[in-house]
Amino acid sequence: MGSKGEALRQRIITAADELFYQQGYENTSFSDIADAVGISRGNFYYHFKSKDEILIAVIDARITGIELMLNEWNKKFIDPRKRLYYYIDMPLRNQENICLHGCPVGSLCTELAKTNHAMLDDANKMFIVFHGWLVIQLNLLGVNKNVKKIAMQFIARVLGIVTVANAFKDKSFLKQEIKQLKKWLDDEVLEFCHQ
Amino acid sequence: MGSKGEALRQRIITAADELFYQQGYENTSFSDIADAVGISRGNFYYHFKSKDEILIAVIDARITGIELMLNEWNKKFIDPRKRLYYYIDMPLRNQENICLHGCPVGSLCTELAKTNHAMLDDANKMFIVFHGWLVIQLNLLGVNKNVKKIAMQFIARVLGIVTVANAFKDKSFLKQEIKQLKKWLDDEVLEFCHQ
DNA sequence: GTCTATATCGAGATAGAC
DNA sequence: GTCTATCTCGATATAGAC
Repeated sequence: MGSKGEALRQRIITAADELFYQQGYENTSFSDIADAVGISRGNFYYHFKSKDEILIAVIDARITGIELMLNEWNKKFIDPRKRLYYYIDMPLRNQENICLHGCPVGSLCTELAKTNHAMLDDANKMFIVFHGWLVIQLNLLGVNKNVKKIAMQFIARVLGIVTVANAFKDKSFLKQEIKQLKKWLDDEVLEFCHQ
Repeated sequence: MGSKGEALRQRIITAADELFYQQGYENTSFSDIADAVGISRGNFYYHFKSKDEILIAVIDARITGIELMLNEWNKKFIDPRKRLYYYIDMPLRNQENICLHGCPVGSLCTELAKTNHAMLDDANKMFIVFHGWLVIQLNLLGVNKNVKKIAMQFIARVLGIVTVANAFKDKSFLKQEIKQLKKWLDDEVLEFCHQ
């Protein structure tokens, strides 16, 4: 539990997080992570007993990362409508990575579902965190019918757009469809909220 | 080029196709395929020089399979609107597999994008085939503005729904959102087509 | 805590008998 | 054409020196 070991543990998680996103979980080896951090493969096992264990740590880090990010957004924007715009624009802000590697949450869930990995139930909690936050923003805007359903539609629509943009590596499609989604939010979801 | 060898080649492709869908491409070994077909690993290499080569064959088979399927649909339904309904309902007809393994096209593209595989450009042709067919149906229904764009939105929305349903293994979400999508088709896309 | 060395396994791929 | 036997490599994981 020394501070040096803890710091290294964090560096391993950060490197693994990035590599899992860029290359996928199964496709990323201990060597890849060890090289990225600059340690030996053997040292790795002092901090994590298995590859699954680092996946757990990465998912955990991502969840708290998302929670921190959403708290920042809450501080940055008082208007819930602007928060929702900022959510929708997220893929545009990360458009390079989105086109190269897809959705960090969705692509991991897709991989874990494919390999029948037990951690799928923890991975999709990342979606749940976004969902809970979306529900709150919609409630604040006076949307009180089908809020949970609408929040899931948000997530599904963004994910669909991002996944297609990734498959075709098409930045312009991403831009165009995110714009369309904003229109949907204004015209369909928040039709009766003119605050 | 003997008929027996050709038949076995087809059986290998069929088995690989199914396993790639269920387990993913990288996660499926030659042993898996050989076991499924009931041949030895060595025999495998008489028919395919490498694992990539069978991926090519599988994608090729899937594309012609999709084309055949869409031709069947064209024969089965004269009304293009009913064809579009049938397209939208596809995930419901395959709901068990969808929840277990996701979208056969989308999940493969996501994996190939992640591993930077050269075959991604061929895999997303599966989407293109669907897209071309959707454009034709929309044209037949008198939609003449943004047809290509709308057809891609179709694909992206279905893919988003399917990917979320797969991540949560949630059949009821799938049903509910497909229903919603049908409403979107009627109210937004075909609003002015009352044939 | 971090390292090197090594065990073990399963993968893709090849050689050659039949 | 199909098989068995084998090669090679890279992966996860362990043992033990420092």
